[in-house]
Amino acid sequence: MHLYNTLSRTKEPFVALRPPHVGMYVCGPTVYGAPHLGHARPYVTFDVLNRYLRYLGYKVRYVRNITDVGHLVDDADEGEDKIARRARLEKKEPMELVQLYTLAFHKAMDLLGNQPPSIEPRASGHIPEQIEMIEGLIRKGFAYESNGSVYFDLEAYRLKYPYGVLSGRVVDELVAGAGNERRALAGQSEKRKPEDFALWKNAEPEHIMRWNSPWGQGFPGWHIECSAMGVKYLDAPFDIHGGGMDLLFPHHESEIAQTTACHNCAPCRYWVHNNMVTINGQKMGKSLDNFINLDDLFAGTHPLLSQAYDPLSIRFFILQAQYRSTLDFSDSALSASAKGYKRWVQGLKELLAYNPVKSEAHSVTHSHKRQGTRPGLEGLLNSTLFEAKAQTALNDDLNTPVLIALVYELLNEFQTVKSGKIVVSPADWDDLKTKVKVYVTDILGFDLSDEVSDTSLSSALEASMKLILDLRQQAKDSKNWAQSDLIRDALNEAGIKVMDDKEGSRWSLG
RNA sequence: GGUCGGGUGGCCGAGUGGCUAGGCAGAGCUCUGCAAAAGCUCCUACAGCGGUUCGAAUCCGCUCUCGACCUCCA
Repeated sequence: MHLYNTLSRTKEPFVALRPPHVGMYVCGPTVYGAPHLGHARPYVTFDVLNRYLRYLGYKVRYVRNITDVGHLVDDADEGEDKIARRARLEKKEPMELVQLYTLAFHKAMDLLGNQPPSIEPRASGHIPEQIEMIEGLIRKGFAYESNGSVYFDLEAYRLKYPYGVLSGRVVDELVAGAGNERRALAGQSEKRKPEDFALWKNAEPEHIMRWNSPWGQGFPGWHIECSAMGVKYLDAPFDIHGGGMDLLFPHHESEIAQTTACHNCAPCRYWVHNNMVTINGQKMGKSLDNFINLDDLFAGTHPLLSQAYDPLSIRFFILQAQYRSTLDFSDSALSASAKGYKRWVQGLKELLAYNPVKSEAHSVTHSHKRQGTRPGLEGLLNSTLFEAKAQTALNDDLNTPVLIALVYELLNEFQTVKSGKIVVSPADWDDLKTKVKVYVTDILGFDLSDEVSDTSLSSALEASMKLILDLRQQAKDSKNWAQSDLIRDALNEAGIKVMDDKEGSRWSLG
């Protein structure tokens, strides 16, 4: 498998450092607000990567943090903690807020079809580890205390290690900061150099979230949690570090500096970054008034949306683009994709439900021109070929859109089977079904089981629907169209669609 | 201003030197009491201008243009 490594800016063959184990760390959400569209893309992406690595036989430890402390807000807030700020506004305990949004996040992730990570460490639960790491950095001369805060000494670091390799940043230019006005950061006067970043922040008296430390009461800086927790659970260097492209600088650059300075080795081997989502071509941002929460997306309660979107159709939409391209969300793009998704899933369900007729010996092959060609199906219906192509797609930097397109093509070829033009043997068909299920459900994470999960309810519904449709059929047989249309319309209003075809009537929910 | 990444058919979105991805929309057709669904067929594009090459969406140069980041962010 090849993965694009931001560090080298090329696709590199993936080689695990300690096979069969793979350590993957992905920057998790800051739980100070409702989960939004920006959360959907990275976590769907890395969920598929996690699933695929497992499929390839790796034992993956997937660590994704919950940030519930310490992110500084901008100068207007004088270094006040984001979570503390929201807590005051909503008059809740900070941890109450954290709990609320953590649960909302988990629920959204579940709806999107994401498997939970192996470990989901909280920053607030790892204060001692962070303090320990900061102490180590001070001991080694890469950090200094100032006025109850601790800052990373970038100058000292740069004397020994290169800085800015990941993001392509040059420190002197950062400081010069040509062009736009630079934001005045809190505590700038305490720093030796403006480019130094906070490892620990002294808490003002009104700051709610605070912990004891060797430097007085305070809270950890933004970047240190990922370094401390990543090393704790995965050991540096681990295999993969993922996150959104927006985290490249300064967050990941700082992580590299911290871990390298502390442990004298890079945090990880591969840096994998997903690109951003845009809304109607524009960056999504709270200030731009185009922020879409996942709840609103799933319920259709957002002014920019014309309808509710099935969470898995959002997953489909996300996976229809390669993770390194920007992905533009618009109502029209979503509804186009949702339609395609519906057909895709329906076709797959039919494929999985299809049972080839057991027939004579020659059923396996069809129209092989030459004698001696190996038996088997042509095209994607041949499970070996399907798998080879599917794997090629994913091996190429997780090219999920190509895999999805491949399945569409397979469904197209399935038509020739349905129509009887090609006869398949039950054994071949079982092979194909197994492979398709692996790629579509195990790896891509879609659900091809039937919607109604409650079995007693399901069978009751099944039976009553059969009765109703039988009655309607009787009406149809006696050409009582008024009666049959009445039944269909009434069912339609109840949310049940009825479709007639040659074999009779079919129905589906929604 | 700096760094990085893009511009592909009506829309979304793959594709890194030759072999028309795929989806949605649109058109025609099949099926059909009507409808819906499904299926079949059609729609052959790569920002512009140069260059390299037998051959360029793909490589090189320039121009135009969009976006991300530059200490809140997924």
